[in-house]
Amino acid sequence: MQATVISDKKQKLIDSAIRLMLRHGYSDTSVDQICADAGVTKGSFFHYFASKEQICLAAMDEWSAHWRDILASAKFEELADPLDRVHRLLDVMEQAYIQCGTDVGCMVGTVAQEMSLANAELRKVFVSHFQAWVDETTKILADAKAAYPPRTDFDPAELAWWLQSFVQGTLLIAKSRQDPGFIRANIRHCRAYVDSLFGLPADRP
Amino acid sequence: MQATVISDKKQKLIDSAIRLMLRHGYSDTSVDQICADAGVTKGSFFHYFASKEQICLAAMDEWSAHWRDILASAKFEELADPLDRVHRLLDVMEQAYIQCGTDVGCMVGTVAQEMSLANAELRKVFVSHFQAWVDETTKILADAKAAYPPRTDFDPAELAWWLQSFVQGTLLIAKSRQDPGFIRANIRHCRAYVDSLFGLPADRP
Amino acid sequence: MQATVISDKKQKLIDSAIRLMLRHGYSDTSVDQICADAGVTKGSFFHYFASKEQICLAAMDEWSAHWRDILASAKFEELADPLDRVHRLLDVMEQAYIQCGTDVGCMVGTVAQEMSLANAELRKVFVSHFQAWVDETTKILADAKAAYPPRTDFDPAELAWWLQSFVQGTLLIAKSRQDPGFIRANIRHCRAYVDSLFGLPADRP
Amino acid sequence: MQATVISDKKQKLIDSAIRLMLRHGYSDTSVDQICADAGVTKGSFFHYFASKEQICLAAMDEWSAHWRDILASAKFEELADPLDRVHRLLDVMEQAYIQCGTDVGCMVGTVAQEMSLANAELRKVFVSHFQAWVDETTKILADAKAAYPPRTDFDPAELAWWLQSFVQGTLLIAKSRQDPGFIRANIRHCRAYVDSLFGLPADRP
DNA sequence: ACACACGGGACCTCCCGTTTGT
DNA sequence: ACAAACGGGAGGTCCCGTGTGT
Repeated sequence: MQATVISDKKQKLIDSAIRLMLRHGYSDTSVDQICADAGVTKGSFFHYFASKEQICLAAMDEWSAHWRDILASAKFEELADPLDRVHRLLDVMEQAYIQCGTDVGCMVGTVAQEMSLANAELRKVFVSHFQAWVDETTKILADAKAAYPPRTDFDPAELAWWLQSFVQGTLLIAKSRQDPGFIRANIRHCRAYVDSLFGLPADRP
Repeated sequence: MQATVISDKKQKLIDSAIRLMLRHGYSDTSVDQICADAGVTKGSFFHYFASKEQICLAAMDEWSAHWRDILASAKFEELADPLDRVHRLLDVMEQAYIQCGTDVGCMVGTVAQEMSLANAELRKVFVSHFQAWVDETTKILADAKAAYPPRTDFDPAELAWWLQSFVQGTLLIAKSRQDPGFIRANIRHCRAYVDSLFGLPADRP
Repeated sequence: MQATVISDKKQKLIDSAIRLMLRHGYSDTSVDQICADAGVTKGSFFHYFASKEQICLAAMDEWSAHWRDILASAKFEELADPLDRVHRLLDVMEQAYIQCGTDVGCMVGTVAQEMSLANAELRKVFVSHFQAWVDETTKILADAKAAYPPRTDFDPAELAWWLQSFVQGTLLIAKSRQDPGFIRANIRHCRAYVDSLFGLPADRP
Repeated sequence: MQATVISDKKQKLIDSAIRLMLRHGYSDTSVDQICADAGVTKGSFFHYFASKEQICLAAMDEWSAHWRDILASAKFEELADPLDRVHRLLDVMEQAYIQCGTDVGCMVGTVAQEMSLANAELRKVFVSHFQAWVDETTKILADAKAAYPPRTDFDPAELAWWLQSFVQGTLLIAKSRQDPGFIRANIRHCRAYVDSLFGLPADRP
């Protein structure tokens, strides 16, 4: 089918945009680089995307969808205990980031760092992507809170944003430190904090 | 005196570089912009800095020195209780970031996000700047741990890195969300976690 | 046809590069000058050539091809006597250089003078261009040697390199002296030397 | 003495200019490079020389003086036979160029190649430097011609220009070929030609 | 005699996007 | 759908030369 062939090119462009912008950010990724990486000519690029900004938006959508899939495949609903879901979330993040190896990072966060103050329109998009992840997380945390009255009260959404911040910061530092052990240690602390909110000892397995 | 005039220009260039790179990152900040912002010609720029990379390094040094001063002026040593020092650290961070208003961010973190995977030499510099902050924080945490045997054991350096990650992530998200309350809430959670390590209730005033 | 239009631009750029680098060398020829001379925008320049070095390489190829054509149109094969071919070679050179008028010179030699010690990669290319001319000349000299046992033995390749040196030096001095008679006199001496190798009197018509 | 210290700096600048322009030509040698190579600040440079062109002129004077000294120290006058003086001239050239090793070249010729068609004033200076060498050589050749009526008549000045051309060309090609043996072979051919003019067999030792 | 801040501009590179053609 | 020629302009580099002061 031709349609498949076509979207192949578009898909390759998006994949390349994700890979390159994840590594080098928005400004330092050129359309030419994306085309070269995707093995596609510039003519095709501008057929599919009106501008670099447009492919960036598409790439972020793809990136978010990818993470939505990861969370979906975590099958939280098969866990009866809501608190287990919280831990599985952290498990999933940990596994995913460790797998990234040297190319660890969040594409949305990387671009947001550069462009938030330069482009108000993009800024809103970044926030909406963050919000999507936060909403997902908020649900899980709210369920846990409902099931296990916390030792200390907390706002699930606020805690979710806190977790997102922590994720972004961990990825940022991980990019520089290039030490996988660091990610694991960081997540361990987060897990400990969440447990502490529910009155659990921090060394819970 | 001429010497003052001279260093004025260099200083202005560095200040502009910090302000602009903090906002827009490394690639999206042009030498022309820095010069225009500093009110200096490009010819003068090249007299002081051999390249954009060089002024970036100088700007990061300045930035780190600025934060070293902020920590120095926190006068931790006048607090007898080591745990109070931990909280004053968080107080200082909170105040500083709230003051930033819309221009919140960490210059080193912003540049590190883009350049860590593109320039190995710079990467080491980023890490060294992070490390400087982490070392300072580690000392404070280690003192607190020595004075108050924690309910849960922790490695002070590891926790300091965790805090640095949290700071970077918070600033990144804050750039996009542009909601000062978010920073306060985030720090509150961090404070709660540190307290929990020492067995204190999270709602400690 | 568009293809013709397209290669026109590339061709014009190469022609301008040859003309300008022949006159002013590599460093003193700017891409802007080449573009202006060719009536082409700099954007187009970069479409065809990745760098000034690349157009220089293309220009040298063109230059060598041009001289290969000149030698080919000399129709040496229609001369039965190999020694006549040697003289026709000198005739051809003489005519060509006299025709140049004030713009006399060898583009490869001119660039080689500046860049041989600065760029090892280019150096090899210069040598290969010289070698091509030398190979052609060597064949002619070897044929003559085979037909007319020389009074003094000589290595045809060595003599060809000697001739090439002489050509380059003559063009260099001619650039400064701006005296066409000088070229003719110089070639006369060369002719006399070659003849002397074959035991002919130097004043042979 | 202070005056000595001063001229030290000027001398170092000239020496560096010679070395650098010999290698890379005029345009590709920057004033900054000359200063760095000489270990002198740019302030000093412009104290001694009004422009890059001026130091180039001074450097060429120095270069010519250097060669005048080499010829002077050849002590041609102690040779009774004028033809021996011709051969000593070639001996001296050969030794000098072989000694240069990888940095072989003529500073005047190198700069002349780039600048002859760009700067008419400089062009005249180049010619005058060439002329000085040619005059010296012409005298030697004229003496030989007077002593040994040549088998073939020749104009000493014309032959001297021919020799200068040959020298420049040899140095140019030598820069690219980087093969010392080539210089020796080239000079051997020249020697053979001169001998042939006087009716000597080419294989004269 | 010398040092150095400083200026203005030119250089090469190359980027993003349009136009043209198939 | 795709390819490629093409344009305008900006980005980083850095060069030559001037000025001021010591």
